[in-house]
Amino acid sequence: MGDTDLGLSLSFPHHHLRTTSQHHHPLTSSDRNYEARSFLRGIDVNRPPSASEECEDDAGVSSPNSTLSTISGKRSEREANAEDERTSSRGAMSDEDDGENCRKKLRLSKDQSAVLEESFREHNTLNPKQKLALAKQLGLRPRQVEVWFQNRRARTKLKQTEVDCEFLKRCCENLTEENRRLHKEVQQLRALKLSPHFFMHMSPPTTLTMCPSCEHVSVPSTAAAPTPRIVLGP
DNA sequence: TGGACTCGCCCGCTTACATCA
DNA sequence: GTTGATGTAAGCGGGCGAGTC
Repeated sequence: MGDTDLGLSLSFPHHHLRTTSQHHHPLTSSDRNYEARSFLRGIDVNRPPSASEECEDDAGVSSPNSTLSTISGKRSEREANAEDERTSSRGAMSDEDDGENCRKKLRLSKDQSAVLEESFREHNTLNPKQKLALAKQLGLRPRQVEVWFQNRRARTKLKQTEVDCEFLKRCCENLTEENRRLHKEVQQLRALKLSPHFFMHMSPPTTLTMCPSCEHVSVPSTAAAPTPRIVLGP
């Protein structure tokens, strides 16, 4: 893990805080700290979302009447999500999470993963309906299902890249070997050419002729077929 | 009809955390 | 118990297509 960017990214997204505070909640410094902590601490991926969360996550985000619509769409979506997260996080501050730790219980359960895997095998992208259904089935937020599919696609692509890379590596090795073999063959032919027995073992001149100047071997000019050439290059 | 804007989705990169050797 | 490697959930920025005005 690189530590070089730590100055830019602490344990919570600054952009969310900055933009949301600008556009929605003019928070004091301590307010922002509280928001930042609760934003991370309260998230429990295994906590089944409330019905309102399920709706808000997808449908509520892009309300055309929202003041967020004045911002870029992408940003408004994320900020709304973040706001949603913070709001629900505060509400979800349970006893077990009531500590200084944040982002606990990050892992999905085996059952959840299995269902997601099965769904991914059927189709590696989800339409909104499928996403909502899957989220409801698994007791996750739609955003979590979406993220899981994104990460899963990325893993698949990475694996495929590794496989392709291995294949190309083997191709390269084979070509190198073939190249070495051909070079060796050329050397043998050159040595044969220089030997006095070379012309004695040649076929009669009626089938093949070699131009003494350009070292091309060709069939007689009367033949209709294209002239095969053996070039003994440098 | 073309351009500006918004929205939703995706991808690539990155970080934080969990788990394991 | 500590540590480094690895896996993975999630955040962020940016690109792109579709819809709307």
